[in-house]
Amino acid sequence: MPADPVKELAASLAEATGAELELERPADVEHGDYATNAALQLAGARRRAPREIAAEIADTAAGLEVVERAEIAGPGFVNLFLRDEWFAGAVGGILDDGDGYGGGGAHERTRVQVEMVSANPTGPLTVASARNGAYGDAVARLFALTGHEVEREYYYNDSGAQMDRFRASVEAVRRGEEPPEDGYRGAYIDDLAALKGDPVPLMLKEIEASLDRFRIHFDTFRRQSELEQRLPELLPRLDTYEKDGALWARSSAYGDDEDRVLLRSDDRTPTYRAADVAYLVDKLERGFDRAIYVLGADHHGTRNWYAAVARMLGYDPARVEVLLYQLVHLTRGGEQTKMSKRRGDVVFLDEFVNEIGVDAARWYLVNRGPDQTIEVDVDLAAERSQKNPVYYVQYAHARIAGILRNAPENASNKLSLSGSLATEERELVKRLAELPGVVADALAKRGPQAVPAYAIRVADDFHRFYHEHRVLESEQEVFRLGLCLATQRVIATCLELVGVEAPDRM
RNA sequence: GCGCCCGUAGCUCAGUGGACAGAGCGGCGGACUUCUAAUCCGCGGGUCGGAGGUUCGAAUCCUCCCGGGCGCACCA
Repeated sequence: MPADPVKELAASLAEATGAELELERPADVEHGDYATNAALQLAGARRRAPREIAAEIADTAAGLEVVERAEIAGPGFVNLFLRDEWFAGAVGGILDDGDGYGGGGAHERTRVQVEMVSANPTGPLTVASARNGAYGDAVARLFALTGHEVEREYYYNDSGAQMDRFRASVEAVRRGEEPPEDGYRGAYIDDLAALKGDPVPLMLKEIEASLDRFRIHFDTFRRQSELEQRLPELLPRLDTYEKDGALWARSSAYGDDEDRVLLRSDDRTPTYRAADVAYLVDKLERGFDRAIYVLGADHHGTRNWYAAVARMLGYDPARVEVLLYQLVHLTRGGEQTKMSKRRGDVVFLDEFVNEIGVDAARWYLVNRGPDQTIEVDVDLAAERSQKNPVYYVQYAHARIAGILRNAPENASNKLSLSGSLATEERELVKRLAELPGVVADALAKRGPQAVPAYAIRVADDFHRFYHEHRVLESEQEVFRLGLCLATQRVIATCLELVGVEAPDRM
């Protein structure tokens, strides 16, 4: 079972106290290395004074080998001060875990599918799609780290009105004409016109190349035209009715906001919503315990639709999950740029990456919570790239690599101590010990922004330690080398989760 | 009108029940003969949109109000 030094400490305390208890790092060092508010929470249920319960917890804690002393504070907090041996043990545990550190323990392994990006191939990917991918991929990576089996899928519409307009636009240019009024235009249309054949697969190939460069890799692709084949078999299984010549799904009776049209009144062709039905069945039949849709906030109106379809067909709606993220606003020198594929002034993912690089781009796009609209000044992001926090974190990784290049090769996870640990060392260890909690929390909330925020804190603590203490040829060399290795591992894991490289030199 | 999201330092944002609210950028002032100064240290900066309520304790939970964004297609 992967290490979680803090949880282990909490568990040994809970065992003796007979109550669940959580440890947190107090903001003030005067309040110890860790503190618990368990007494305050238990007081009500047990009808006892908080400080009385706190005294019992403190007594138990003081009896633990790794606890130097325990104090009762304020209304009933218990503050723990730990011995150096605990810190050495924590670092050893992290090193024992290797790449798996942060994954936490005892999870049921499930099969998860994350469907993301799924932009229709009518043009290059925009920055909005990039956020979809950066967010979805970060969530996928969190699932993977915690021991789940994850597959990434891209779904696209290869038929229908939009695709017709797209194809017609390219054809028009090939004939030397202007694209139709409601068509697509721009340099990329001209480029596609210069090539032969159906522009849809050509465009899709370009999109794949952009995503590959953006470090997002799909396991599978699904096409709408293919899925629609199954509709004759599936539609009769739904709760439907005829109205105004169209076929409607009675989805409002299954938790959706409204009913949806499945077959159009004019020609009885299937709508996108109908294809959704086939696609959902396709996903669930493939045996995923959880099917995750990553959608832009402009699609929030259909958030309840997918679970409604699952219910209608007798599947457990808990297997279906919709993740929403707010839009991205790009500015250039303060001027808003419009994000429409129809005009020439869009900002594409490739342009974005050209200007600020993959590392900064991915960092920027997961750095904010999904509910927060992102505002990126492209000029500023490119210009200030050296001051971007992503480089601050990468630099810590590179600095450690530098130390390790010069270090003797006597790696052992049993870290002996010579003399007492300094404040910077203890703070850094406690920071590293937070990773399993950060990861678990980020996954539970589907909020990967916690990872880069934490990575900054790790880099912060490391840089401070580095500034104050020498590693090589110091009294504490053995412990400090272990601490450096553990720090490097934690930073590498955080960057990996965000999709950013961890360089050995900068 | 209805629904979802947001409102925290000059700017961009972390922070969903705990002890004096945080970071980056921007401003000012310091620190390199050392394992990388892309670093470190210090200073200044906030009625957490507003008003009530729940709680021992609220930026965080509930209600109302104000402001901004996005939806409310037989487009996807």
